[in-house]
Parts: sequence; structure tokens; C-alpha cells
Amino acid sequence: MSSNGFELPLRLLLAFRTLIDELHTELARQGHPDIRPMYGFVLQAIGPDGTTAVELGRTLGVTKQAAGKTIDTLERIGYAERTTDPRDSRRKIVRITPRGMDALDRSARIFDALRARWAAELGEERLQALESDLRRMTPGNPWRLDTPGWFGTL
Amino acid sequence: MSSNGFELPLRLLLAFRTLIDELHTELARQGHPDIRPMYGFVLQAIGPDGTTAVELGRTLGVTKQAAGKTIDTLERIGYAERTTDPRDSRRKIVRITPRGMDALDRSARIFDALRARWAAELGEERLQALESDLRRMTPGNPWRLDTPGWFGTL
DNA sequence: CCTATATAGTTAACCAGGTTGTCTATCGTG
DNA sequence: CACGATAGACAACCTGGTTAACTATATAGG
Repeated sequence: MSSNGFELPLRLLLAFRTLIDELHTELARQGHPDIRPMYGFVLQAIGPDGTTAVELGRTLGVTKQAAGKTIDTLERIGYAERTTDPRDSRRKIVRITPRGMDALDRSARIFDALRARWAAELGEERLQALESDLRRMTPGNPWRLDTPGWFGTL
Repeated sequence: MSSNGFELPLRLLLAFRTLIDELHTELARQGHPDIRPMYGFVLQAIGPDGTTAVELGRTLGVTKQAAGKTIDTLERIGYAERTTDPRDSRRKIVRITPRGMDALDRSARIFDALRARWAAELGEERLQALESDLRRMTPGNPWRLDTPGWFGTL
């Protein structure tokens, strides 16, 4: 069956989905029940220095309006906040709140734990080979995902 | 960097997305410009013998209403059709049209070609190891994806 | 100095694909 | 034959996208 080209994409998706599901189960247990898969990516994309709606949209590969809506949501649930830029009053700097940082830190730790589980199951060597192979077959910068909603545009 | 747990899910998603993008570029070139990523999965889930909305929903892990909407779309663009079941007039059997079959056949061939490219790049042995590892870390039946829209519900 | 152009952000209308809840028609069984 | 279960359709709503239009501010040029 490994010669069936249909399986490869399916397994990649399934593996991703499995990891994300496990992450969110654990995140919910640790006090972040209303976080959704993409929020982690978005917070990561905002970065420690903050960003603006236009820039975030550019990073994520969506329109500034879509980025703005996402920021609205993140703000509403307390993971990000908008502040004005004193040097350009058109701009509003989006920053991650302490609660957002907490979610991000926990995500990182949970992902590490999940990776460790994979390593225990497959062996560190095989897992490193897998990661290296995936790195080889995918574009360089993993942040330019165009992810949020690209599967919605399915 | 391979010890950073964040990278694994990202690369899995990116790899999936890359394959799907390449598939659709090629599919568009071969006369199926308006097919969308999930249609292939859905057609696959419908299968050669047809199915019903309820059953399709069960297979894909979505509600029968969502399955019904998807069937509407597939019908509108000519990839599927509804026929009534003579033995149970409540049921409507959804069948793949010849055009739908054409898309499915081409998808299979394109996926095989993409897999061959991976094999050429990584070596057949490494690729088989990768597939086998992914199989080991994901649930058994790849069809029970819960895929359509799960990332929309992101 | 003052006008023209570019940029940041917001709002509105729409779309796709999901959800829940409700309703109708048909099947099948006690 | 009546009643419960099942198939499908419809409506209202949610989320996360899109395009288009508008406001406010910044900046460069004549």
C-alpha cells in the first residue's frame, strides 16, 4: 500500500491533526479551554515585539481585514491587545498579553512532550530522519504558511 | 532545531499543503480548474457504489446536513449526482459522475507522480520508512478523517 | 506650504462549510 | 395500524475567509 500515492497526503494530514488534537486536549486541561488551533500559530506570528494588522496579514498570507478579525477575537478572549504607535498614529501595534504568553509557553512544552512520545515510539533516530525528510520536501520558512483558513478555502 | 516540538506539526501541515497545492495546480492544468481540495476526499469517500448523505456524513465525521451541502456543491459543478433508491424512497443515492471519476483517476495518477518525486528525492527506502512511521502514529482508518472543515473550525 | 499619493485600519456585504434544531416523508415493527 | 426510527431538507446561526469602500494619517514633490 505504500505505493499508493493517496496515502501519503492523508497520513500527513492525519498526523498533523492528531498532534493538534492532543495539544488542545492538554491545553484545555491546563486552563486554556477556548483556544483554537490557529490561535497558537497566530500568536507565534505576532511574535514578542508585536506587529500590526497589515503585517500580520502579510505574514500569514491573508488579507489585512481577515487579520484584523482574528486580532479582534484574540483581543476579546484576552490573548492579545492593541496599543497605538506613538510614532505613527495610523498604526496599532498588536501585542501578546501575559495570558497569551502563557498559552504559547504551554503549547511549546506540550509540543515538546508530544515529540518525545513520537521519539519513544519510533526512536529518536527515525524521528530525526522523518523531520529532516519533511524539511527537505517543504519550503524554507515555515511561518509563511498561508495557513489560517487555507483549508477553509478548500 | 529538530528538538523543537513546534516544528514537527508545522512541517507535517506544510508537507500536506504542498502536496495538495501541487495536485490542484496539475488538476487545473488537466481540465479540472474548479475542483477544491476536499472534493477529492469526498469523492473518494462516496466510493464507486455510491452512498447517502447520512452515510457520507458518518464517513467524513460531519453532520448529515453538512454532507448534504457538500453534495449540493458537488452536484452543482457536475462531479456527483443524486438518484432515488427504488427500494427505499426516503433515501437518495449519491453517485460519482463520469466527470467526477475522471477527476478521481487523474488525482490518483498525480498523487502517484508526486510520491515518485518524493521517492526520487529521498530514496524509496527513506520514503517507505516515513510512511510507515506516520502510519504507526496515526489512527487506523484514514477515511475517518473528520477532515472537511475541521481546520475551518480551527 | 500645500497638494497628491500611499498606507493603516475599520466597516459592510458576501461566501463556504460547518453547527443545532425543526419539520416532513417513509420505513418497519409490535 | 399506530408508533418509533430513519432520510432528507430547510432555517438560523457561527467562523474565518474574501472584495470593496471609506476615514485618517503620513510623506514626498512642486
